Parts: sequence; C-alpha cells; structure tokens
Amino acid sequence: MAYWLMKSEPDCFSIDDLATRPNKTEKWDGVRNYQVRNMFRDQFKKGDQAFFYHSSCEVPGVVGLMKVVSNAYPDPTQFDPKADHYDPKSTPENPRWLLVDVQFQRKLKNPVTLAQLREHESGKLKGLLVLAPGSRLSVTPVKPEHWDFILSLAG
DNA sequence: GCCAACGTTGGC
DNA sequence: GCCAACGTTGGC
Repeated sequence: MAYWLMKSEPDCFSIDDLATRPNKTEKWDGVRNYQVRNMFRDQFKKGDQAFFYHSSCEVPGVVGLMKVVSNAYPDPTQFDPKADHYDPKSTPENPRWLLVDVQFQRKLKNPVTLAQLREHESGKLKGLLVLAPGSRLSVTPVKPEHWDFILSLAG
C-alpha cells in the first residue's frame, strides 16, 4: 500500500465537497499532466491512502484523509467537448488521460498547514516532494515515515 | 494580482 | 531536435 498527497483548489473542489458526495466518493478527474498520469497508471493501487491538500487558497495545507478506491481508468471528461479539460487528440480507443476514484475518510482535527510542513523541510520531512523547489505536481508520493509524522502534527 | 518556475507547443 | 513564446501552477 502506498501513500499519496493530492492537491485541489478548495474553491473548485474541497474536502467538504468530497465528504458530501454520494458514497463520499468522487472521480479525481481533470488531471492533464503526464507525470501524474504515469503515477496513476503504474503506481496507484486500489486501497492506497492519500492526503487531501488544499492549494491556492488562504491557508494551503493537508486537510484530510482519503482512500483510493479504484485502480486507474480513462478519464471520461477528456472525450467531452463541453468539459473544461476536453482533449480533442484523445480517443476512447486510445485514451490519453486516466483518473482514480477516491473516498473520503476523515478530516484532520487540526489541518497541517504548508507553513508547518516547511518548519520540518530540512528535518523530519526532508525529501517530501510537495516541498521540493518548483514542485508543481498536483499528485506526489509520500513516504510512510513522512505520512506518520504529518499525522502526528495533526494531533 | 504578481511573479517565479516549469511544462507544452510549434516554427524552423 | 532546438528553443522562444506561451500557458499554468500556486505561494505570497
């Protein structure tokens, strides 16, 4: 089982949005980055755990826990001309973009802010990819020891 | 809203 | 295949 950190802008889709979805489950769609696509395809497994991270907002940080409840499969929004992330070069016979289904687990009592994570970036969280300079990937792996430490920061 | 850091695109 | 232009991300 692997651990992940997945970013979303709360104005667009927040942890509370996920918690109120039917079955508390949602397609993590709209990803149009090849590195993330490859992680979905090659490394994501049903049963993995993920942090829900709020980005581009007042207080960026880890706000909750999710479970990955599917393996990767084609993102239907790539075929929809009306969708924001429509990709005219992708076909159902040869889909370019994948997604996974995620299910709400719980919110953290105390969200762990980016500022808190940064306090430990040369210590306990050394190597955490979301802290890497210039890191813009919306999905990044989290080592088990980093996962546990971040949870301990949440109290 | 600014801007730095990247990724992608497309002409050549 | 190079690289300039452009678009996007995301913290501040």
